[in-house]
Amino acid sequence: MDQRSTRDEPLDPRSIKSRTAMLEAARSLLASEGWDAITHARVAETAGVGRATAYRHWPTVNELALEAASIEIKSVSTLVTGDLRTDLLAELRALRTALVDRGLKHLMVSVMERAIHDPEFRKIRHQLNQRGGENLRNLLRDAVKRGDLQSTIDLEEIVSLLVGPIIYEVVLHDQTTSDKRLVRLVDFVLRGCQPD
Amino acid sequence: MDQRSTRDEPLDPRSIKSRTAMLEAARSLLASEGWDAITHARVAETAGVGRATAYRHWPTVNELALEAASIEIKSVSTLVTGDLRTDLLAELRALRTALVDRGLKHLMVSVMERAIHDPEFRKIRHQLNQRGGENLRNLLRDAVKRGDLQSTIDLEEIVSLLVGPIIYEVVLHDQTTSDKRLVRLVDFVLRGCQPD
DNA sequence: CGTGTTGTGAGTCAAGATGTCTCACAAAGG
DNA sequence: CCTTTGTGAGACATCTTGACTCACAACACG
Repeated sequence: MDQRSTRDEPLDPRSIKSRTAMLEAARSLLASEGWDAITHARVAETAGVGRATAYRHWPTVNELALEAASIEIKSVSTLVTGDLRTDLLAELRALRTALVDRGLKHLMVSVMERAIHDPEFRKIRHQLNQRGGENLRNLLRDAVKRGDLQSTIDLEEIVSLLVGPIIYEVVLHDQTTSDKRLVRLVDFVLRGCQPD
Repeated sequence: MDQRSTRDEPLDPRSIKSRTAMLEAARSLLASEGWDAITHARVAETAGVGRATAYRHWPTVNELALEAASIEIKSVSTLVTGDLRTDLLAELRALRTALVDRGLKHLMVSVMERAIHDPEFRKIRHQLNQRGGENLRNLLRDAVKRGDLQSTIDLEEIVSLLVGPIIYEVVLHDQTTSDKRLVRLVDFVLRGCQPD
């Protein structure tokens, strides 16, 4: 999204090296132990750099935490067949995989918690929402254009109907949301969108 | 759920007084500033008690945090009319109100975050889920008995379809989920449950 | 009402965490 | 080659954490 060259310019290879090492360490710590593990000392130790170096790059822990949580989530572009049901299903599968298999669930919940009290983290949460539902929104918009979907229904609400239950089951119930469940979910929503 | 008299017996009024004062302080701090504010020092200071007293009641911060998060959520029993649509709507309104107006949203997200790494908090999360969806499950079960709802559909999935989107919108998008939206949600789900 | 018990507040204390600073050094770039 | 710059190691003052003591007042009980 943003190239890290507008404000600070860490063109020195040494700076880049220690910086990336610390960020990687911070993300690992965040995923495995949560926010409490994000301290200058722990991160520096884990990254194998000096403690003072961590302070140089991020004067406060919050700045460090913020940057550690700012992960560029690559929206795995599932191949679009044109059949809405198939494409939605593929997209939801990708979402589930990202949440469960990769640590996105942990990250999301962590960011959610910080977002309650920190406006900066609200921005990150917003980006996660935006990126996470991007493909889904595109699919639905194209389907409306094609006429496969009623245009009277707000797309954001359909996204909510599809994503909401998955988030709910994965995050609040530690369920994996089986493949059959995903199929039922998609069919249910598509059925509800059908004109009578 | 459990009467706090099985293990420890703080029958001394002084003990009860300082204990409740600290728990109230801890909950207030948790809601307003998050987990970082939950320390023996801050809680004791806020409650107006000595720092050592906090250590006496809860040797570790985690025990304190755990008890502070263990709120007995009173499921506001909405009056049941017998009409499924009306009753579901009332129930979802109550859920939304609890999440948004009262601090349940904050508490829930805080507990979710801790639950990732702490099994004790997973129990609390489970209780929140259980209690939060209790009325809803009862409504659906009765509707199936009455024949107002197809019995082939898993009730837990319907709960997920109803609650998921609300959680998603409230927690991840800071939306309030308008009343119209709730109506559309209920109608959508009921429509999807109709036999063809 | 008196008396022993018990939780408390204030304070002390050691150990550890936190943030700042200095300095020798080596990698970077001219 | 030589200056600049980020680094690691360490010193340092300060704050936090958890354990401890002790005088005191509220409590339970006779």
